[in-house]
Amino acid sequence: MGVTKTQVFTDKQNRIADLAKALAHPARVAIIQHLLKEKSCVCGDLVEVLPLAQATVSQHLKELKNIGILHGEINPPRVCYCINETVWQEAKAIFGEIFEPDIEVACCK
Amino acid sequence: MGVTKTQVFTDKQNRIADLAKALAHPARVAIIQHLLKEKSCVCGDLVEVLPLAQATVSQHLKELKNIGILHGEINPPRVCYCINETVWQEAKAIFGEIFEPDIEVACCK
DNA sequence: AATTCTCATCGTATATTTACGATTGAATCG
DNA sequence: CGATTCAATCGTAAATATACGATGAGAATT
Repeated sequence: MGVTKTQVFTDKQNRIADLAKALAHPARVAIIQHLLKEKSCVCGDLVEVLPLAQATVSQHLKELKNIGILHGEINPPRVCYCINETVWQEAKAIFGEIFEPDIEVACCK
Repeated sequence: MGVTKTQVFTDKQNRIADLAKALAHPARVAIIQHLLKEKSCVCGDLVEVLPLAQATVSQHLKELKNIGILHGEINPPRVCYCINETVWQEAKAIFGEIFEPDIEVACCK
């Protein structure tokens, strides 16, 4: 998408954007929902649940790992993905903060 | 970015993804933060605050309008952007729902 | 009527995303 | 060891996102 000018924004704004990106694709939403709900977090199970190719799922998992929301544990011959509780709480706090304030509707009057 | 296969996901998953996209760019985060904090919601003010060209800001505003988070009122010779309270509450509820449950750490043990 | 002001849109260059088949790597199983 | 299984990575095609200059549209001002 062209280069986002991350340098001109605050670290926090960039972090919010990154965390939001984790949820900015329905497949990643589905992955996260699955991990929150099911006990199983094996990659192969996700591939079965999602109507996407294995390579695609793996790519989404990689992205979620990069953002930090997930981490994977090798559990031969499988790989097990878990939600990173620390980052999850960070996201929870950040989004909570954004949506906290009551809206000033005192605009454009 | 290549075609997202929206058809194979639920409406809710797609809606979550769309709402997350609103926050998935630091410029849009900055816009929303500004509108939440400041009383001014005039487009021109946003252009001054953001270190981006006017055309770029307008593009981000358009995207936020498409998602529904903002709506603009023409107030000649200016245009005034406001947060759409209904959609904002929808987003608040949706993100609240996602982050609500305590995490099952009982994974990969 | 001409100028000015504000904002949207067009056109475009470039980078990134999404998706998938094919291949590779690592580890277990026969 | 050879075969199989699981998952990451490579390579690639196509769509989309980001950013900006330039232009256009609409209204108010001169």
